[in-house]
Amino acid sequence: MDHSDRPQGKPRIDTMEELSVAIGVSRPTLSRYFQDPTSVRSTTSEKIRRGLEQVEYVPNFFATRMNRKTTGMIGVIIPYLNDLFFTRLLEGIEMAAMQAGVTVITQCSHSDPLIEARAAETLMSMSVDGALVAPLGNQTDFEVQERLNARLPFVMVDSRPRTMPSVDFVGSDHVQSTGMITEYLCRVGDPPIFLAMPRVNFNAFEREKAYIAKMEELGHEPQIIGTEAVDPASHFEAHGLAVMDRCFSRNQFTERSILCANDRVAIGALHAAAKHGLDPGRARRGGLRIAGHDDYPLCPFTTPALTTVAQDVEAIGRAAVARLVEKIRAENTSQDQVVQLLDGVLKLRESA
Amino acid sequence: MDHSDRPQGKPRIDTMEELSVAIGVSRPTLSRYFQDPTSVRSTTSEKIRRGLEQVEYVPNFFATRMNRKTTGMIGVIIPYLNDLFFTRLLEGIEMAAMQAGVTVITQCSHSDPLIEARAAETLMSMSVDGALVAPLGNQTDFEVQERLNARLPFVMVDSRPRTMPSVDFVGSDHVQSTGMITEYLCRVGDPPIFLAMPRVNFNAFEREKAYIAKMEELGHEPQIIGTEAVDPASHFEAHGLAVMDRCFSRNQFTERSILCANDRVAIGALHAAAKHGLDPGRARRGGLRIAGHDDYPLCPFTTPALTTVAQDVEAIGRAAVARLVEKIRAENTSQDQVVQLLDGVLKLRESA
DNA sequence: CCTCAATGTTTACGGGCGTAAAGCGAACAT
DNA sequence: ATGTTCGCTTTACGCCCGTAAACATTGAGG
Repeated sequence: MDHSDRPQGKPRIDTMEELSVAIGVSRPTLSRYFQDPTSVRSTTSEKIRRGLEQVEYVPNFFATRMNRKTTGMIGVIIPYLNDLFFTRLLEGIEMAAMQAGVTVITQCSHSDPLIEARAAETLMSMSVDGALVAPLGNQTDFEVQERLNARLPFVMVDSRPRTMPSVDFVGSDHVQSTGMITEYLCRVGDPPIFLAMPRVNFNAFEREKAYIAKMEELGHEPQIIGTEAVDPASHFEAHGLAVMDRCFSRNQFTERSILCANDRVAIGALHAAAKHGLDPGRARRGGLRIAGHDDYPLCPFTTPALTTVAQDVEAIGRAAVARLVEKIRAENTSQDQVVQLLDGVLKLRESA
Repeated sequence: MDHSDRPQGKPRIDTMEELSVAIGVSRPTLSRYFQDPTSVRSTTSEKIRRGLEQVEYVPNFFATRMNRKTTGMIGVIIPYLNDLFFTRLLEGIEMAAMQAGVTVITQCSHSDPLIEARAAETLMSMSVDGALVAPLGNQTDFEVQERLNARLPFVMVDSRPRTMPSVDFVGSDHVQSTGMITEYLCRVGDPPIFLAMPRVNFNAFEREKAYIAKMEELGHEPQIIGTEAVDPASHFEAHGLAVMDRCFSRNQFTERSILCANDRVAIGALHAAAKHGLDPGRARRGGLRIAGHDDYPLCPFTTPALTTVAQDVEAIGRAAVARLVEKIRAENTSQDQVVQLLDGVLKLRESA
């Protein structure tokens, strides 16, 4: 339980200076070894390697990065953690970053603009080489994001604010993805109504717009429900449940197709259906059908399994990291804005 | 798109030296102001505050922390992100840390012992003031964790390795929680069989043991299935689905109580039941019942809603941070080992 | 044997800031 | 007026390491 050096452990060495006398090479040589072991002669490199095995030394991260132009870190800001979409995004980012050899510093906004702003400050003070930001949505403090963008290589992810139209962006092509599932639903059955999510971010609007556009293109009347939150504090699932519970109670929409703005809303809708003894499914023409968007990891396991359109979240993460690293490498050769919109893929399961 | 200073923005100042001439106070005074604004006279403090509004300056985190004893950061290592249990834990930790005024550096192992070990190294090199570790499980490299524990204030969370029995720990009391739901199931219907999860961590064993103990205490024969993974690469839900699908196909256990090692496994089991036309529920005496463990956020929305036992994850996070901060403050006044096991709460819903 | 690289060592500086010590001015009481 | 206190400035050093320059050493090739 004590933090002093234990007798049985290797001797702890705190600075490179001490390490250099312990191993018997000069400190500058050690410094070069740590940055690139092949930059010293192989015999020396071997000597250092053996020496390191005899002691416990870990270089001081802060001191090493202070004199370098680059810190080898990128910052990531995500709006919340309790959503498997963002955790998958984060996984994609971390994996890609690891391969690119950069360290990720993650900051979570916890749905709070102030925390988000503070996170941006933290990233700047840590002199990260670049930043990846999935913004909160309407609540985001865009001044702060603009400062980040002006100060260092910057890429927005997932949700694109209309107030920053010229920023680099990687996300889903909602016109394609929402359009595709809308078309599918129209083709196989009733033209769907759209169960919106609370308008917390810009994707909410994008998907609504994409739904309306596709419906009009196909000559159907769009119909949107659930734009205002029943309980603003509630989560997506609770929102879907509350809205559909109210509808089903009035015997509304019990034989319609319902396209949900995302899978979490759809999971709530599924529960509402079950509660009212309804059994949504694509097998049954003319009956209730429920579809989602995102391919939330739990979709295959809901009852019935949820038909949805998959975003390739990990590809989004990879693309975002790739673009960011490119900007970092390019220093000031800032080429034009890059916007990458990835296509979705239809996942036909049981619910629609 | 360019990272040079924009004309419309505030003038960017990079060092405290420049800042001191811009504002008109000495650098040491600024330094003291940043550490504690009340440590300078109020008129000076006001002058600095006004000055800071005119420029864009963000202190260099690395330089700031380099010759302080404390960095004000704690490190957190979690095994994976794609599990809402851990994201809730992380939220609890981050919230508590924020209140305590410390910055959290999160590292994710991504189910890989090597990444976990590297994460520990990273934390040490960043000289965090303390570390909170939720270990991978059997695969964890305990030598590394022991070094962390020896080097700085250290608390294990969620899953306690038997190879480190003397370490501080905060987690759930599985004897209590699993015992409680076992007892409930016995009281209201059939003595349950236990659907285990792949033995990835120590909680898997703990819950199995707790189940067996309670069953024997009540004079029932314990029965455990699913200890070996059908497909080792599959997730919990897929595991639960695969195991129960096989059972139900053979008409096994279709009228039994099934206690699942965690909710994600239970969600898979629910899906298997639905697939076989079974309708688990507590209302129906003698029929199939399925219960879980953890109170995964989606439990209220499954079909049927999942009966489970809630871990107070956020309380675990808070307690862990509290203990860690206490250890950090106490420096070397290392008192005895502290083990905190929090009670679970029964969540009766529809499935059992 | 000498020459020339290649690789090490020594020495020195600097990064941005914490921090201590000494000195200086202004505000008070005496 | 003098002394005292407070709060600031000036000056200086150090944190740990990156990095450059000058010099010393080694081994290979002629």
